[in-house]
Amino acid sequence: MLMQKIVAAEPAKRPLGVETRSAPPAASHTLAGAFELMGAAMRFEQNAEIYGEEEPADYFYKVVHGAVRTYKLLSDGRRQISAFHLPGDLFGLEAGQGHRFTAEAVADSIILVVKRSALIALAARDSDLASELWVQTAGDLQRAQEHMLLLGRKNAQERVASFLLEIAGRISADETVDLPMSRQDMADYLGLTIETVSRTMTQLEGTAVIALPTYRRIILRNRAALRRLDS
Amino acid sequence: MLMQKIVAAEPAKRPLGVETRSAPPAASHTLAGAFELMGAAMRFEQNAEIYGEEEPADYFYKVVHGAVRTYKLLSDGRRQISAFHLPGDLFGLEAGQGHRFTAEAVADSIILVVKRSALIALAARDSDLASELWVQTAGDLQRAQEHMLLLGRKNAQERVASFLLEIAGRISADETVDLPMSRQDMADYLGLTIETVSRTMTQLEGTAVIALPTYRRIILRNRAALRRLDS
DNA sequence: CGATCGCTTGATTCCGATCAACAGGAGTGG
DNA sequence: CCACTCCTGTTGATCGGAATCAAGCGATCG
Repeated sequence: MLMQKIVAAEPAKRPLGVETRSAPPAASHTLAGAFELMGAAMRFEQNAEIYGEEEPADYFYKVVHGAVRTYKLLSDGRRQISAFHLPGDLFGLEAGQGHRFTAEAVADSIILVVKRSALIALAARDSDLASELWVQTAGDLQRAQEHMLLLGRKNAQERVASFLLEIAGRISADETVDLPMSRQDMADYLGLTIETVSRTMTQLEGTAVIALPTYRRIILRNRAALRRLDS
Repeated sequence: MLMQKIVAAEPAKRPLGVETRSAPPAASHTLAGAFELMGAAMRFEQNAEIYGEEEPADYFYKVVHGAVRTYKLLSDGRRQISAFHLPGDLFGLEAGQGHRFTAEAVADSIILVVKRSALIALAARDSDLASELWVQTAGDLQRAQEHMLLLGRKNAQERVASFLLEIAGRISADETVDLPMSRQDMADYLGLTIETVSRTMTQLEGTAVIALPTYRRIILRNRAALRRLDS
């Protein structure tokens, strides 16, 4: 299932000077190095599935360009996005045999893929790498706990404010944020409906906390106000 | 801060034959072994703080007896419990320098405590141990993602049903569950109020899905119905 | 026996969901 | 280039589920 997709996706033409080899090199001592040396760059177009729930977890992934959402579904289609993965982020770091959620490209994306077995074998011989793998996973857990607080206890305004501050901190140097994801993605990440997200954004625009030149571009006019809402 | 508490708590009298030493032994190859050999058993009474947010994360913890809640607070007191830790569970496995949430004993508890630095040093020399540490953390992340789905997208009935099935799977062999935690703890774990939890339980009792001999004892009369609600 | 604490039950409110209509931007084809 | 459609997002009206406010209950403990 996954292999089909990998074969189907066309390999990226080394967009960032990425080497694509199959044999593991001498220990690289870092995850970044391991991805550089052992990773295959792959291109996924917007909304393409990278892996699905219940598929064997044979690879680890690193975003080079674009953005990825990982989510879970209920049987009736309700969706909860657990995280967005942006350039530099790793995802798919699962210990079990199979993936427990789905990963899709939010926008056209380039992803580095490494064989799980190869990386784990390398980590068994290189404690620095093993440590880094753990630190990464522990960081994901940290963010998940923060997000549980948002989903369980914050109101709509607080959720949107938290989101804007989080995303700005990750993708923007200044006050301008170009969102890679749709309102529906935002809603499914924040545990709200698209209408509530939209209304809340309009409201924040009305109080001059943000500006919305286009619906994908947000300017943070008043970070202090956002931080106050963030609780 | 943490040391004060550790000093304040009286050491448990080796309730499960636990050895309490300070020097690391020869590599044990398993986390369980490391806790057995290097861990100090400590007793915490109900509602005692094990560590607080922002405290240095100098120890890892394993529940021997009792139950622990880890949670985060908003400035106005709203609380989100991210996990309950039951006998056999590890917690406090954080990669950063400080704890990002608070851990408290839900009931009188006995906890094994090991020096973070000692365990990490051991893991650096023992790849089996390092791997186990990662697998544990990845498992916690898995559970956190499942919980995000609950908090973001399930209704009150579904949340309570999920909780009952989860807790029964962890602490009960048969259909009888003795809850270690209060309704308030359940509510703060499920992102609900205490009143909604109570009403939902009463409702499940009314439809003969569960029975409530006492408010801490629950009998699952109809697991299939619960699973249906769990979506 | 009275007080306290944790839980349940009832009445009402309110925030976000739902249902519905509309707007505007992007892409397509004539 | 414009007309058309589609898609995504916004706005409005109403509804409903859980929160809030409030009272009562029952077990435990002094």
